[in-house]
Amino acid sequence: MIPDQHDPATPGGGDKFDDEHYPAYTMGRAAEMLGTSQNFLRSLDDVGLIEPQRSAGGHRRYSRHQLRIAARVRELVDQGTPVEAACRIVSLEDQLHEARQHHSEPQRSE
DNA sequence: CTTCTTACA
DNA sequence: TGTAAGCA
Repeated sequence: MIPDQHDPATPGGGDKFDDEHYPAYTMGRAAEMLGTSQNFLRSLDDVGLIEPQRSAGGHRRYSRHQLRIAARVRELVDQGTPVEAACRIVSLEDQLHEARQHHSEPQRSE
C-alpha cells in the first residue's frame, strides 16, 4: 500500500477537482515538502505574494498552487535572489500564466 | 500536539 | 532568517 496518495473521493463521476486548488496543506506539511521553515511561508504571506486560505481557527491552508509558488521563491532565494526580487519574479510569472489563459498564444520557444 | 501572532537578535 | 514565549 502506498503511504499517502490522492484520496479518490470522487469515484465514477467526472468531477475534475483542480488538484491545484482542492488540497490544502498545513504549515508543517507545506514547510516539510518545500524544505522551508514555517517562517518562510509566513513571510510570503506577509509580502502578499501568496494568500493562503484560512480555516475557521485562522489556520493557513496552502493549496498546491500556493505551494508551487512558494517552492519557486524558495529556489530563487536559495540561489541568492533577494526575497524582494523573488517576489517580483514569481508575481510576474503568475501574471503571465493568467495572460496565457486568456490569450492562448502559440508562442512556445523552448 | 500543531498552528498563530508578535517580538527579538 | 531563525528562535522564543504565550495563546487558541
